[in-house]
Amino acid sequence: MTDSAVVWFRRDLRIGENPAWGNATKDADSVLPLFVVDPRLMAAAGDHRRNQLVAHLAGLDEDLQSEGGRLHVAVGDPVDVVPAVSGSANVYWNDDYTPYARRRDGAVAAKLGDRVHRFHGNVVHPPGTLLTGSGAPYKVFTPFSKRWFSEPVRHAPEPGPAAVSVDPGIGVPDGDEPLMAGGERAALDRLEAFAAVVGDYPTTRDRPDLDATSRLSADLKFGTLSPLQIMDRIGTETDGARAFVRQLCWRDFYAAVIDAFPHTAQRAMRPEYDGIEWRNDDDDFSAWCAGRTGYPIVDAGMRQLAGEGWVHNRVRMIVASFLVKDLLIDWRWGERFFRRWLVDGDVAQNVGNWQWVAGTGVDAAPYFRVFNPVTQSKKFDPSGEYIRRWVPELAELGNAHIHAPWESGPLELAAAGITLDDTYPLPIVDHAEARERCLETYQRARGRAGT
DNA sequence: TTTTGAGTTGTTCGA
DNA sequence: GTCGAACAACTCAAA
Repeated sequence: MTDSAVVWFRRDLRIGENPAWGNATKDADSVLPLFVVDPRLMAAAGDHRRNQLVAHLAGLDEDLQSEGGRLHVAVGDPVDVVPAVSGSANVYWNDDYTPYARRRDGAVAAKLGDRVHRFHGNVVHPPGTLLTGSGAPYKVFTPFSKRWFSEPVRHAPEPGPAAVSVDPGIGVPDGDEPLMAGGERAALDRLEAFAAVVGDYPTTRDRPDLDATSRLSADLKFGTLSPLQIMDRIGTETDGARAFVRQLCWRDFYAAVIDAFPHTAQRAMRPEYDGIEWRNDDDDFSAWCAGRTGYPIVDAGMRQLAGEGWVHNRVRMIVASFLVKDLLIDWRWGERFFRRWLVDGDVAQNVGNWQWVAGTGVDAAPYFRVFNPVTQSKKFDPSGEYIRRWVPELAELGNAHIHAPWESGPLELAAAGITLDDTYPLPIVDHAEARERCLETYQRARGRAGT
């Protein structure tokens, strides 16, 4: 026990229930907590995520100070920085499973040799541990979930007595106000708040006008909470708890899928769907990005993305279906845009869910399932409150008209102070026509693959 | 090896 | 207004 260790924090910015931290502080006499600002990842992150990251780093640094140490922050390519900073120390980290992370970690591990100690701290059941009877990775969610719920879990050990280094490196960079308060304790507060209302989750989860979801996606992205901590707190006793924990299972499913099928980060799971003749119209894409499609629920969602970096899950599906199916724009364009701007932007989850909506992925939605943005809006934002919050120019329209302003009469529009095609856009596509166009396009791709 | 049952989140149409 | 069927066959996972 004269060893020193480095814990390389990446997306596990917490001390509690952290296998790399728990093991390093048990094994070694002294521990250097390291975070490497990777310019490649920072270049792909929008302001929302960058600010959230900085806030979480500051929170972690604060928690380490109460342990008598500091978070050592360095900048550069981790493949160079981690071996340089660690010297001859052992290096501990929790794995990530995207193609980029695996390449990077493989290169670092190759340089460090047997000084590397890798753990799994960001999923409940690590990729590769749940396999079908024939030893293959699952491609269907339901049988995966049955295994997932029945399999015992492994917790991280409690932290040991190692001394924590006080060298802060360059220190935590400055950032603007984050969407969520930074650090592990703030995340635990969010978990407590959600635990109090999880019983309502099955009935309220689809309502973007209510604040009924956990809002823990960014904590899972950055690891200020581990999924095990969440599962332990929420439990699986009630219907609401099970419905929510099932979402953690989806998260593990998509982590396992991108680990087993890394090509899905770039291409469709099913090769025939790489042959879809996307329209990829730049003007349509710009209108979608800017929240000016003329469909209020779509525009509200895209403006929430720009404003907060977070969007309600139901609305993510609606805007994604609209981009891919109504506008026939390549799901990768949407995936890239989401990944940049989402505070919880996570390659495995983002790719998995975009491929689900596009019908191109593992266990995806059938291609002929095309969300109707007006029907969805009426069903899940019944009073139009969510739309009014994010599309204020429509705020004066009544419930009967706010979901489809172009169907309103001139009197209602005038009374609400709206001039279509001026103060608010006309729909950039007719949904019924777009739906037909989508079905034909997908059928052509399938037909070509079959012959 | 073959068979069998099952498959996140919808929409539209016609009776 | 309500309800069931069609959408389209296909792949997966387990028995």
